[in-house]
Amino acid sequence: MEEGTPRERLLLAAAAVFGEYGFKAATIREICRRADVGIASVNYYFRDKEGLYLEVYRDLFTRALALYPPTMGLSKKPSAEERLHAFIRSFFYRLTLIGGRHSLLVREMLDPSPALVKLHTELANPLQGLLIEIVGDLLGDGCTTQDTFTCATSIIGQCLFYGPHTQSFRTVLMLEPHEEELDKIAGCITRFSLGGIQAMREGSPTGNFIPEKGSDTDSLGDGHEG
Amino acid sequence: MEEGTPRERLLLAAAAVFGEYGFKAATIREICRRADVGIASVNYYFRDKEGLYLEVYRDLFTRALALYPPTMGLSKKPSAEERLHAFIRSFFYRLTLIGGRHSLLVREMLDPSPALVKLHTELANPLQGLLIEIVGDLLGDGCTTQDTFTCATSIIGQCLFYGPHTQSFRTVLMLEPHEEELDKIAGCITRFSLGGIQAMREGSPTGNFIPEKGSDTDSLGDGHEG
DNA sequence: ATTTGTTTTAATCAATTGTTCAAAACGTCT
DNA sequence: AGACGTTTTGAACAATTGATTAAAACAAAT
Repeated sequence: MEEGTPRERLLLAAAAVFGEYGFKAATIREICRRADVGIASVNYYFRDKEGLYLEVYRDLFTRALALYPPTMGLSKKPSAEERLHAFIRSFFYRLTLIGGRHSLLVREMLDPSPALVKLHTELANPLQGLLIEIVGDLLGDGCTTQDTFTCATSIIGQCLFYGPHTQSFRTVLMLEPHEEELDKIAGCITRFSLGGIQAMREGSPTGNFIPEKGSDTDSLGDGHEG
Repeated sequence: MEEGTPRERLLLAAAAVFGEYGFKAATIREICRRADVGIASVNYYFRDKEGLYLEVYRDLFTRALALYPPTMGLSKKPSAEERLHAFIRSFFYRLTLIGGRHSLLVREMLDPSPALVKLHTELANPLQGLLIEIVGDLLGDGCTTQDTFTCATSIIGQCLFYGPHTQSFRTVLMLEPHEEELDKIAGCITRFSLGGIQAMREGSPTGNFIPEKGSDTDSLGDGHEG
């Protein structure tokens, strides 16, 4: 941890320490020790601990978005199914590969601080809009905005909490998931979601995000993505 | 928070505070304030903060197990499929309904402390043995113990991290999941797992817990549970 | 009522926390 | 070299933490 400007080193070290200990339990002294800077640097660059935290979050978010944009591996004239797959896959990559062993994002989901909820909403708004658009295309015209939001929420939920899944797999089984494993999971989520959308299109107006047990609507077709 | 013995009130308040703030960020002053007892009571009943933490965990674990045993809603001569369903459903109930808004179990998964890992292993050992037995019955005789453990791990993983899923659903959407919703999710996991076991029985010896994308082995049969 | 043992508390201690501040180190001009 | 603005630091401060201790409150038995 000796490369880059002090500011960059602070952001890097803070991402690691915040991810490991959480916001409250992480200490400025530990962060500054890892970044090899004086304690007062946090105040100079980021005003206080929360300022550093917010900037770390924004930094991780934007870097992850630049690395894995929602158009990841997408052709020029992609179908709605392909766009959904790319959205899920890129989202999944961002969630699992960024943030070190313990993801800052995942941790923040468990006890979000008000200031960060505001920042996250602001950052994630364009992404949510994109997903709403994709789901709307898949659902067709004869559906309510409520259905659209339900589907979108279900998709985001799946991605979000397959993240901690693999995270703890790493911890418990000491297993580092490779890209191909992430792709497999992303594929599963995509198929599942396409089936869910299909069911929502045909099915009852309940808005449940888990398909019925006895029904056959969850046997997802294979030829959707052509 | 004024009923029961001081010890019981402490356990109850501590479960809430630990669940909300995590071990490090939670303060014994806040716990004692909520339990309406003096600060020194923690030392008297549980020696120190970690002793209280361990006892809270043991208390929640055993109470949840008594409320939702792995034989939940099981007939006298259940099939292996039914036993798996009951195991998953009870496990899922324990994970989601115990622990207040923020589950202590879930939080502990993200950064486990050494002492609690030991306690949890000790408590969960019988459950793991039961699951291994069920999965062994479903896989049949011609399979390795490695396959058995892979399947069991996959099942536990699914249950564990559908938990945080619904947890954050509660937080984000301010939605309290009803029992029927939990049952739906548990049913999905059961079907998914039965299909995974079936695939593991027939398929390649890779041990991957996510089925291939292009294959048809994941179209789960409907008549398994008879 | 007095004694005895347990339960419960408020006051206190040492350690650690985030934050602040004045000074030192640094680079860049004249 | 000297002056000036920026960067960076270690020391100090007030607040909070977990833990300890001695005493108070309580219950039960003689």
